[in-house]
Amino acid sequence: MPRTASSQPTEVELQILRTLWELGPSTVRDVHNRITETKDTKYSTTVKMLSVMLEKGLVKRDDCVRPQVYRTAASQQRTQKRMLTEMIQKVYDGSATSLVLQALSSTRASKQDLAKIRKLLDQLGIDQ
Amino acid sequence: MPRTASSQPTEVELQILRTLWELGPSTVRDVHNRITETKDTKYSTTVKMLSVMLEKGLVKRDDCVRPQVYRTAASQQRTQKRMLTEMIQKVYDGSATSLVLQALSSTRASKQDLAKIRKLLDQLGIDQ
DNA sequence: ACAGAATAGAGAATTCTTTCGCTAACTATC
DNA sequence: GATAGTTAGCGAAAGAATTCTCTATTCTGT
Repeated sequence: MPRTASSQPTEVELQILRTLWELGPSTVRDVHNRITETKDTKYSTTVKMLSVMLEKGLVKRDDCVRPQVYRTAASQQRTQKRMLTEMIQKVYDGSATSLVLQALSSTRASKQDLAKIRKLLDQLGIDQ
Repeated sequence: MPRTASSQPTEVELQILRTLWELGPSTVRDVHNRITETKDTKYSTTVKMLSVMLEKGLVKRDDCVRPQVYRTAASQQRTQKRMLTEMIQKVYDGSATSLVLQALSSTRASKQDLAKIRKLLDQLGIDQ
């Protein structure tokens, strides 16, 4: 039975994606070493998760090299954006603005960050 | 075995929380009617989910009235914020700003919304 | 080429989530 | 107070996600 990528990556899948974002294309060993910094799990579990993710199309694998090298199938940006969109739908009832307001008020953003946001805001204001 | 609230509400739990946010304190029947607008499920499933959520502390129940009335244990704001914080940690590596920038650039916010955000931005800028 | 180590994979066990069937308890109405 | 209808709850089944054990394959150093 072919596995299909459900809407969102699961908990462990996300942890692995994050690792790949951080390390770039990596061997199972690389990923596993990173994972076991925060939790205790067997090497073969990491192998299995990666193979499940491969089936789902979340990652790709280069079999030409040994050991095999895994990389994310979609960019970090693209995946983040998809997850964000789903959160906006499911948690904020489709209102990105509510999410932004809450995110802003619950964080201590630096002057630089605030400036960046203002700049984007200006751009958005123009072509409307 | 006492059930414990894992970090995030699950898919169905969130759906029920959303219903309670929308309807306010409700009977199982109310919740179930709302749920079955979008998916087909038995009444007893809704009962069960609510009882699981009660065990986890996600909802509270008023037994003094018949039928019993359920309501969320934490406010919508509080729950949203907790979920948002976790997303910022797990998906944006702790950078609320990245999340805000992506949310803004992927949405078509109205002039009013942009103004609201600008206003909050100004406030944040001041007391820093 | 061989032994020991690392890597890869398959399948089952485990845990968590979601669903349901069945029964008990309660409510209203006649 | 019998009865039909609704509500509440339990325990098991079904479905997903995650983990492991065990085996096969590949690599490395001698």
